[in-house]
Amino acid sequence: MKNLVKVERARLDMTQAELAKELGVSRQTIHAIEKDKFNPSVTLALKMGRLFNLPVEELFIIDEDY
Amino acid sequence: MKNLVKVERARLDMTQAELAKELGVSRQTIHAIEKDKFNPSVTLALKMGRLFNLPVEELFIIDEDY
DNA sequence: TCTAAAAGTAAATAAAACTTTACATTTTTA
DNA sequence: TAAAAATGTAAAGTTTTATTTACTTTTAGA
Repeated sequence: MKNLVKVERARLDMTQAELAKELGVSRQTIHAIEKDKFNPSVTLALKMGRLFNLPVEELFIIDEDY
Repeated sequence: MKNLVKVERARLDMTQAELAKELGVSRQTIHAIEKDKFNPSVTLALKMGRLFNLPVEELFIIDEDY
């Protein structure tokens, strides 16, 4: 699982803290997602997709190996 | 959060157990998702979307109230 | 209508997401 | 270049997802 959160956040010129607040999660959660430390809930993914104006499928890409 | 998993599963004429096996989770996980008992990971949502040939945004719908 | 498969429910457990706090390092800007 | 802001890291704790087992109820088929 890779994702485009860091890139899309940069496009919106937001800090991790600002994005976290906007999405209602902690800054560490944003950090962990950007670093592929975990696999967010579909709800958080949907909120991100909406904010970034991107389908979840483009924001989060499952690795081929499964 | 509501979702169309039960409906889409019916369209594919699959049992909960078959869907669970296909997705690599337990039957109880499918049951809990269909009953809105929890909020699956984005990975599981993406796998479901792919199987059902539906975007995650159509398969899982966030309630207005948030 | 009897039986078997499927779905519902529930409880104990494991695993992972997410929070909070705290501090170090890097980057930005005054 | 010093200070401030942003990011990285890490650990302990909480909450929620997911598993496993087991049993009950509902649905479908012979």
